[in-house]
Amino acid sequence: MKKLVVVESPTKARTIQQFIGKEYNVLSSFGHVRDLPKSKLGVDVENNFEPNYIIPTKARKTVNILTREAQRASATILATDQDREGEAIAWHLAETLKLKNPQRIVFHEITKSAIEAALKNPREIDSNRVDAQQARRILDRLVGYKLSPFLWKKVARRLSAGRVQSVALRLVVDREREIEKFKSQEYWTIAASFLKGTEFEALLIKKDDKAIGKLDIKSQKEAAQIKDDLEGAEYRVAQIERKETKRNPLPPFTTSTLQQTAAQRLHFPAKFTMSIAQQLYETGLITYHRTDSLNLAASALASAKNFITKEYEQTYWTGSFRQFKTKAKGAQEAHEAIRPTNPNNVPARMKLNSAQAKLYDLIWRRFIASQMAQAIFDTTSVDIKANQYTFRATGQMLKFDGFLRVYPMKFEEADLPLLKEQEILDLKKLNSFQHFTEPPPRYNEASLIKALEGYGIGRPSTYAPILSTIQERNYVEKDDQRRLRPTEIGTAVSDLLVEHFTQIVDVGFTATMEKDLDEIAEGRKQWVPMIKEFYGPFAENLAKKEKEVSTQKIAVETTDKLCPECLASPDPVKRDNHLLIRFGRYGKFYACSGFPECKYTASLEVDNFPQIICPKCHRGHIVPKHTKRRKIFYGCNRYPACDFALWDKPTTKQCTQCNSLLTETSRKQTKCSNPACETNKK
DNA sequence: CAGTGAGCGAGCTTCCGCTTGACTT
Repeated sequence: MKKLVVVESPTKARTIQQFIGKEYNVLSSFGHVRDLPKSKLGVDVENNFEPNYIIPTKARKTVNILTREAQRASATILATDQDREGEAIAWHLAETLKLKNPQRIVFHEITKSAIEAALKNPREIDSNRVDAQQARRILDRLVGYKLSPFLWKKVARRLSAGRVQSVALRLVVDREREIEKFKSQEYWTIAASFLKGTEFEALLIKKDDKAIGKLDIKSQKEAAQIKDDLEGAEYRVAQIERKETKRNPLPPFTTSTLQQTAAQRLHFPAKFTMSIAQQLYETGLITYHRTDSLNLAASALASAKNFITKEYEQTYWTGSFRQFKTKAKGAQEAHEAIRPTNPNNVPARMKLNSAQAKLYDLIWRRFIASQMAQAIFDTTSVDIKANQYTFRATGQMLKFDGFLRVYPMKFEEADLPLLKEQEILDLKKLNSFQHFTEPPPRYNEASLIKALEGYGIGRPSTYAPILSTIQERNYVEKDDQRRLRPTEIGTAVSDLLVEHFTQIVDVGFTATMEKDLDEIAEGRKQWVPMIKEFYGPFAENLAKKEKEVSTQKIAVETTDKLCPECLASPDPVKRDNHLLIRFGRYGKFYACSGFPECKYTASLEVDNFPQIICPKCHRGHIVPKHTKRRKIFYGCNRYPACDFALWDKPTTKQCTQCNSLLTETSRKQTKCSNPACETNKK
């Protein structure tokens, strides 16, 4: 009889099977096998929050196989991840498979020796950790399944709220407000350029030995005054400082930093990065891709050393193995950092498609670089005095590339001529430059993930889905630079939550929860009182707000526009029907006051978009819209009455050949909107 | 290439965190 070993991922199961051979049957649970029901709350709030766990239909097949194999096995060993969720999966497996004496093991790296050692040291399931996970699950369910229906009642159907997504939304909305109220400030900088062999520049940094702040020179007048003060001045080298500066390589990737870097360097959305990483993981090229850990297996460090010293010179190796510490809040470190499984799998020699090759190249380089020597720069700083002012010129030259040879990063190189202290310099020109302070930028996927991770909100497996959720709900959309902008409905939902459920959308809420969960995991706290303490005031507040908050579904505005449909009606009463501005899931829209008899609707006018009469119905005009997949297109505002639509952006001009609308393609080329037009042939 | 609202009150929407499906072109 064989022993059954259960892990979470099928790829991991295959690898482990190879290590431990025929006495064992290694299978996968494919993640969680039980959960709260999707169709109802599934938590008995009257009865100590008793959860009602079910086996989702998707997990049924897996559970059947595992049950059968467990019965055939001499023992069942639960080898799921060592974190909170992994412990809970082990417990759910033990319950679902009705295991008599389940053995629980954990290992921190997938090597033969680590697994063999773990198999010799089985323990029992840690019920405190399981309780901590249950508390997390139940709290999230209570928040999500109580707040979402509140939004359906007060704002619009199918909306959602939750501990994680609502904070993500709030960050985007808050940032937009910051940008809106930002007042740009004017400031000036002054630079002197000198000629000595080559030309070099020095920036004004001090007046009377006091540092000049970024915004201290506020106007052209002040800049001109300084230039006047310096009229005919002597520029003398006061001080020269030369030193070596060193730059460390970055740590290997975690899920979050991989998503951020792939977004910055490859323009991959987080979801796409994860699907490519999944493929690389399944082909065995990289370690597990959902991780918050920076740990590197000893064997990986050794093979990186071998590779680096063989492929480059000895000096390119860091000299001693370099390990990194995780800074992320709430990291659970069930896995290693993301790295190539074998450094000798050099990216160029792998047979991969374009996206896989790009992502693998990034992961490989980042890991190899993490074990390489620091880069060394020769830096020079020269202070130049003129009257009461001090200028500074800085030079930086790369002396030794070190890790930059494998993982290039941006740096400025500027050479300074050889100068001596007390030397008098030839001023070539004194320039002043006008600048304006800029508002903080909108978040993009990468920076929002970074912010959430910083607050300890969300997990490696959920960063990409969070981004998808807030876009699918129509809460945020991407602007033309792929930056996140809140929609009207997103802003309304966020404002409502911030005003009435302040605690939930506070960025510190998750951190407080995690602290409680840690205490539960350590056995210093019970999970039921913790949930009770949260839910009591939450439910009370919710009941109060049900009465207090007025619905936003009612028309937000009346207009003096008459309904064009009713205007054509024979009934004179109907001809008086006006258009109202209503607020739905997709934002504001025009609707007839005669609803439901008249179902006329139209989109609102869009600011900064030219008035173009619809060429099909000649009554509506063209407005930008987007598909379910958030691709922008241009359609008649009277949709669904008129279904005219274009992919390309229409212009106010007409085609000289056929009089159809001229459009501008995404590559800024002019094109006729009539596909049959002569100008589109050839 | 895409859809909202009201009220009648069927049945349904919704959370976060684990993990990859493969009935069909």
